Amino acid sequence: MAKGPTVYHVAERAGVSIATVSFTFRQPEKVKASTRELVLAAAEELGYVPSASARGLARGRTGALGLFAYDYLLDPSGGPGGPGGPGGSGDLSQDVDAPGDREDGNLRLFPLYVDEVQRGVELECWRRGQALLVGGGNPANNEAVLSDIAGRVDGLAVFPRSVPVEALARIARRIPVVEVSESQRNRSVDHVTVDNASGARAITEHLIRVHGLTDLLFIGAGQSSDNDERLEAFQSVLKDAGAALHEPRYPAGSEPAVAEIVRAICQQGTLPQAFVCATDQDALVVMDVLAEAGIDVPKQVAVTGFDGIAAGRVIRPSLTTVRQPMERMGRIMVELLLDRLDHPDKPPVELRLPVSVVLRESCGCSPA
Amino acid sequence: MAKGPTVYHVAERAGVSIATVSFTFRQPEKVKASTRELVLAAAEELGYVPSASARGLARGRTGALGLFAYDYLLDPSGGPGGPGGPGGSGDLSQDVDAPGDREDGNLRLFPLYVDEVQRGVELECWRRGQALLVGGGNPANNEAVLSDIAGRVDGLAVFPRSVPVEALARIARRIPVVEVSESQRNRSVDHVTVDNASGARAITEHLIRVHGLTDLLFIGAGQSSDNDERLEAFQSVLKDAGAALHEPRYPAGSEPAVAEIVRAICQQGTLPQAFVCATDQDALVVMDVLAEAGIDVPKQVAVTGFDGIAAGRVIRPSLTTVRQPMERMGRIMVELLLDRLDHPDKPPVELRLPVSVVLRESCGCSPA
DNA sequence: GTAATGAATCAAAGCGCTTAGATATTTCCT
DNA sequence: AGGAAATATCTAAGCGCTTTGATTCATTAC
Repeated sequence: MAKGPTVYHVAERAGVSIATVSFTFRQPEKVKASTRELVLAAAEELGYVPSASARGLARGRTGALGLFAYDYLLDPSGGPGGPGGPGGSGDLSQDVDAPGDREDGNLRLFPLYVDEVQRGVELECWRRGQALLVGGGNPANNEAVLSDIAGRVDGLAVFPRSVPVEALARIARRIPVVEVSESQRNRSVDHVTVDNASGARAITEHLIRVHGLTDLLFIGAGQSSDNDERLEAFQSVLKDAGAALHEPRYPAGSEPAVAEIVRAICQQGTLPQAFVCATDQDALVVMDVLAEAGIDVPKQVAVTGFDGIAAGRVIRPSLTTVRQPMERMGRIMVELLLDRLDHPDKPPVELRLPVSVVLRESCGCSPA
Repeated sequence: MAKGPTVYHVAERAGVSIATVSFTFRQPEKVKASTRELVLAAAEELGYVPSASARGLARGRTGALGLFAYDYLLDPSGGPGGPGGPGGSGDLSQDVDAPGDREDGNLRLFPLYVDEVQRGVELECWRRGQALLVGGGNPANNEAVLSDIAGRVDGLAVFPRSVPVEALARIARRIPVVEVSESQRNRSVDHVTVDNASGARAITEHLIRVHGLTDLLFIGAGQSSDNDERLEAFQSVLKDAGAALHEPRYPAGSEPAVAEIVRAICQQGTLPQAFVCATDQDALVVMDVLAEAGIDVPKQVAVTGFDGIAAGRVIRPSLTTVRQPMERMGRIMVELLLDRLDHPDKPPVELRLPVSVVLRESCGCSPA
């Protein structure tokens, strides 16, 4: 395994200069066909694989993009707590896993929001022949990891709240960065977001107009600017709907607290007519708690989410929500990054994508 | 965005040599504390981010591992075809997505086998401070992509049947490679597999002994050596069980054909007592077809899978299966790769991990 | 036949970093 | 105080590739 062959070896073997070898791979049309054959043959025989490090150094570009995915397992926000009981646990169950392969609870049963966006990033990178580096934190050494990634790629995609602002700014000084949402936080980098306001407005109006509900409770504000925008739209709809409505209530519940909040409401018996949740994940938690409490959705209370993650389709009752074009967002991030590489001085972009309401069972729409 | 600062800039600013700058980052203990501060301050001010290309070139190691994930969307094998109808499609449904954000059918509703292994790889890489490059094919230019990745990393993890043997061999000449399963195919690289035989044996015996079934049909052979091993164990159990059993039937159905096979069986009315499937994905397809045909699982026929993917927990009836420690396998792949880097000449390893039977509803075990 | 033109190839200068080995500085003894 | 030993820093030689500008070779035109 003696340190693979290099251009020099190939060049020697083919009886040409290293420049010709390089050209053969990077600009084949500049090399006479016969020579090209020669070189390729030599390369093949030697098992030559060009070193990306050397290329990157010489060219000043690595040809890779980066994705910083913070580690959800270490994320305190808890999971969807979806359906699917623990499976058959009768006395026959040998459901004992090999040690060290824990179950993750229900957390990772379904791909989450970020997973779906990430998939878009992956697909687009592959389509464009870009390598993709996915980095994860490790909240501890986030900074170090981030800097490491930044040093390896031509551009970086980051998820909301996964990177401290200063760190982001630092990276952005060196390579293009595109962030999902949070457009207020750092105006110097590109952003891709969705039209939170329209989505929240549409779904809220649906509950009011179609289902005639008047006592709506917003769950899950305060976590991100996305959530805030959704809440704001929600409030404005309530206001517009006028006096007919009950006093709106919207606890700015942080995620871990969502279950607690709903549990408390159940106990007090002060159930609203609908829980309008800031995210699907919140909604799943809410539905879970309601199920625990023996409260029927949507008969006793409606629940809506926001995002359109897979779990919402599968869970029963299925979740009425606002779908974001997640994969598309990922693809666009890649596009923006690549674009920015060619036009470093264009002013920062903020793309807002449209969303669509998806009516399912949890609001009372579908044949339950 | 004038090409970020380099060691030279930092060195100048801090009034030291570039060597000292390098040491400050790579071997801080070799640098006097006061100097270190100086350098770090300079770096900070300048927004210095070390170039991984240069480092990789100088060190002969990139510090990244690679994962070659073939592109499932382009994979003809079809998806789980899980539960979860199309959602509320009443006349109110505005379920129209932004163009370009197709739904993928049910294909990606749940993380699949490879996803879960991949997650293990990711987690372990992050834990160990390794960067992870995920490459996708694009069946068209697989070779090119693969070679590109190979040039960027210190080691490569590949999934079964995603890379042609010759290509694999070529890569393996240059960097360590570890493959999931398929240990017969290329004996020169490391492998991690599970104990397919035990798993298949255990689940088959369960059906026979506990549920008293005698007419078992194996579905989904011939796709991989994993499947073959499972089939073999299945057959051997049938044989051992002796004369009491019906003639076993095991069409070597290729994946796309599974649905067809089962459909045909339903129409002919020649239902076995159980479908023993080579993979969970096969089993999901089978259950889907059975549901279509109005056949009750497990009352009329039992179904079992193999793998332990998430969908099997969520689907109704939940799927009895053999669980592989998928995340663990991913982690181990990373371990093997890193290990191999230090010991290039150790003989190839083949790790077989234990599996565990997970009894759920589809075999008739749980409270349906 | 030769000058002019274009095509194919090459020589050589980096790209930004790491790391021996050389050199300078400090510390510790006697 | 003087010198050996230990520390800290520096000098310089690459790592394997890309790419510019120079050189060589093959054509074409007169």
